[in-house]
Amino acid sequence: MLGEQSVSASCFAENLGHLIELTGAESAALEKLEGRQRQLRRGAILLREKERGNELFILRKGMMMSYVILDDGSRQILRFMFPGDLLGSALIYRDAPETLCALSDAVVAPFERNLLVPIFDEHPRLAALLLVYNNIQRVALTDRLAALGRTSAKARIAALLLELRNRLRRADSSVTNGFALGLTQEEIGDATGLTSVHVNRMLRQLEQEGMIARESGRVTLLDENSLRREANYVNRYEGLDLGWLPSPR
Amino acid sequence: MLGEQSVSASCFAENLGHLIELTGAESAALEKLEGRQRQLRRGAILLREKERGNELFILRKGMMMSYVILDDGSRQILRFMFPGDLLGSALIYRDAPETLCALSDAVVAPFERNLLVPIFDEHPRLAALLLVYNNIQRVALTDRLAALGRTSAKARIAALLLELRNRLRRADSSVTNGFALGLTQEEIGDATGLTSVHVNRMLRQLEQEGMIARESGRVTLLDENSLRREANYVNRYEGLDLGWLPSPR
DNA sequence: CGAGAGATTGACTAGCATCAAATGCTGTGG
DNA sequence: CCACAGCATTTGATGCTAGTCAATCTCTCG
Repeated sequence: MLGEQSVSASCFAENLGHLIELTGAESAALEKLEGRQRQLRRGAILLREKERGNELFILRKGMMMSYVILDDGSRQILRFMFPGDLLGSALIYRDAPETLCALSDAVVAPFERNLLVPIFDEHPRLAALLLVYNNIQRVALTDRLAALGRTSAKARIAALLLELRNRLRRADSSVTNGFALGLTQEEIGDATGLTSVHVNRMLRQLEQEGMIARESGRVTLLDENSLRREANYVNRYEGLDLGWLPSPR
Repeated sequence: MLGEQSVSASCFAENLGHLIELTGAESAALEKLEGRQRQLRRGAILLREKERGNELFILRKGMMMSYVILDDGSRQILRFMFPGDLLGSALIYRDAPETLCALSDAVVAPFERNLLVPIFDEHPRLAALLLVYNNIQRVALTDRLAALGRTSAKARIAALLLELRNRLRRADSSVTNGFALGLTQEEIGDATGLTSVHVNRMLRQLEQEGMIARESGRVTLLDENSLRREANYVNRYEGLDLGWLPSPR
């Protein structure tokens, strides 16, 4: 279903454009990052942990995730990524700290990290926006940290469902309360620090309590308020205040 | 003990200077952020969650933490902060997403966030360095996420001990394997998602296994390799590759 | 010396993991 | 079109890790 959308010249510009109105010159500068394209099949690994690489990627179509595998073989999913998201840590590390993997068929635009230099040199407001974008991610990570450290299995799953719906909607405004989550229960478990067995039981419980409905991979949020209360959830794309940004150049 | 160190004109410049050699102009630009100073007593709250505020802070002396309190009253500590660290999320949010609290007597330099504008406008390399600094934090958070989601209580505590020692040493190179951790067991628990009771048992176990020694608030890492193996720990201030940064201006 | 905070210890419980088996779903080849 | 393989989901039985509750001990500081 994601395959048929029209895709703009720069998904990243469109994403950042949700935060603040970009100038033509700024959009043009961002477009340069998406000159190349690469198709990925569902399950394909774009970059493996500890692999060298100084490319970054903009996700243009589909859904991806990043994860790490620990010594005992268990996996922790760190982030889910949607169209318009910037992927990769080549900005700072020689060797990738996390694996990037496609959850659906996907399209990414790879680019060398030194392509960012002209953005810092010529577009201070975009540079600031990159920092803002990173900070949103950082705060979203702290929310998940609090969820894993201090909330119940049910709360973590409720939070994940809310987060996924919001992120999907951000990338595609036609998304409603019902959506295909595109994750197995094992993946949900690896994101929330649970086993797939327990994920199953908690989903069932949420269903029995009337908070969600499910049918063949699709989930519908029936009672968003209860879910939010259950989950302690905050949408970190709201409540922003970017009044201080430098002027565009 | 932190009280007697000499403090340079800009702690933040000194911190970033560990990443890359700064020019005089760059250091001078950063010094402007630390014009004012404010003393904090141990336990003092600098900024409360959900409070409005468009100031950021540079920590100049002492140790601080950020945390959130969940609906059920439980606390999750998100980060520990040391001299030279930049605190606060006023960069992006109107209302603080986390509480900032002093763990020891401390000194901070508060500054208005729009003081960052000239840095973005005139010092592209510093702007890039801010992004790098943020990314290091983001990756460190993903490490903790993986620890909370997928590792045992003992491993989380081992990881915390290693992290604290490394961060302390970064701020003060005279720190060795023995150090005063300056945290109660309850605080260790709130950082690792455990109860103080269980923290106590795990510390004891690490001690019995000869990995650490303890006496009245001080900890000594006796067997760093075992700890690292136990903890799956990676020092995220190493392995950096900043070769792409814009030229200084 | 007394008060209060933190550390320690023991007994018991609960939430989630583990193990195992059954069921359902999808795509593929005959 | 069916049979089957392979994966995901579902369910039950049981175990273990870490939480809860509560008492005691220690240390510091007025």
